[in-house]
Amino acid sequence: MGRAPCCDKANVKKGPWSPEEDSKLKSYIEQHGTGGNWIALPQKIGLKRCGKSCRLRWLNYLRPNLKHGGFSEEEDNIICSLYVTIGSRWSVIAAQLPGRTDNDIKNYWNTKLKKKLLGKHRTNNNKEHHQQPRSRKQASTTNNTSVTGDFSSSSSSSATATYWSHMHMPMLPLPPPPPPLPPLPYAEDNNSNNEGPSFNDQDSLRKLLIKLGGRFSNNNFSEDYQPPPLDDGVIMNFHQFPSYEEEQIHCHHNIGSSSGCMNNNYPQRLDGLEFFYGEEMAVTNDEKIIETGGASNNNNTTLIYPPLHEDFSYRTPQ
DNA sequence: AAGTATCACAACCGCCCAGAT
DNA sequence: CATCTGGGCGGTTGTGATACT
Repeated sequence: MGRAPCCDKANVKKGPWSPEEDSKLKSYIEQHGTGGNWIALPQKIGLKRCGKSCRLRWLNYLRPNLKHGGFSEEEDNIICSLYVTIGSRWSVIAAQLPGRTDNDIKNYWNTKLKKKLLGKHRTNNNKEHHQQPRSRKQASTTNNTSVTGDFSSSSSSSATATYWSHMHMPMLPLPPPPPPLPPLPYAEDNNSNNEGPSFNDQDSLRKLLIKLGGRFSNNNFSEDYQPPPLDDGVIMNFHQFPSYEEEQIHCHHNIGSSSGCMNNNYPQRLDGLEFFYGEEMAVTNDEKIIETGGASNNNNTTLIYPPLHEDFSYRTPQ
């Protein structure tokens, strides 16, 4: 049989944490640690909380050296860079931003960065939508939504502004390089100059994805696949991502399964941001079409991947 | 000053995976 | 091998704060 139940759902407190609860939890963990068992923790402390709730409270709020709010432009850059690279893997992104939690970054993205992107897009699109109609969903919003941002006049040239200022270019240029960060915990490489992740550090990103396992280091990836050469300073060609319609065609299996169609999450699509991935794109020779499935998967799934820059390819580790 | 809309973020929900039984 | 839970994660919701009318 399995383990004992997690907690008595009927007798656990929900809602905001009181200072007393915070104090109890923090002091206990600082003295004794979690003991590797969050479920048993609240009982030891005398808290009427679910273990999961204690874990979240500790990780997102009580943990030492946490930063809240006040995201810098460099952090914006990193978040945007990683988001367009690996999607909404907030925990992975948070791991690259010391003192930040996945919840913080997720909230920041949802409340600010995403709106920045939408605002900039709509600004551009309002000027150009007669010339360059985009996806159906976007086209429907273009005529009915107001401009919520103005990056053309913004003095803070964040990564988002950088992206949007080039959104009609065939290739995405590099954003300004982020500042140095502590070395990646998984890095056993030559990253000795303590440089954090960036579009300049594709090898680290590749290793990061490999480290993530299954969802990114799929053995089905071709061992000898080599992305096409790209110009200096060019990282990704977002216009080579499949369109929404193509994704429906190629990714109609395993919807909702994190281990299924990776295209659902890599990079993650956002409602209202279809323009981000380009439109009316055909599968080009540069794209990697991967047939998955086999003994454990009767439904073959076709995955389409954009070409990646240099050694940031889909090769499995040596 | 009051009512309403929007923002920001803490917390919860539900799912997945790995591991225990 | 099947069942079940803990840990972890991403998505969503609830709510207080703030801005706006």
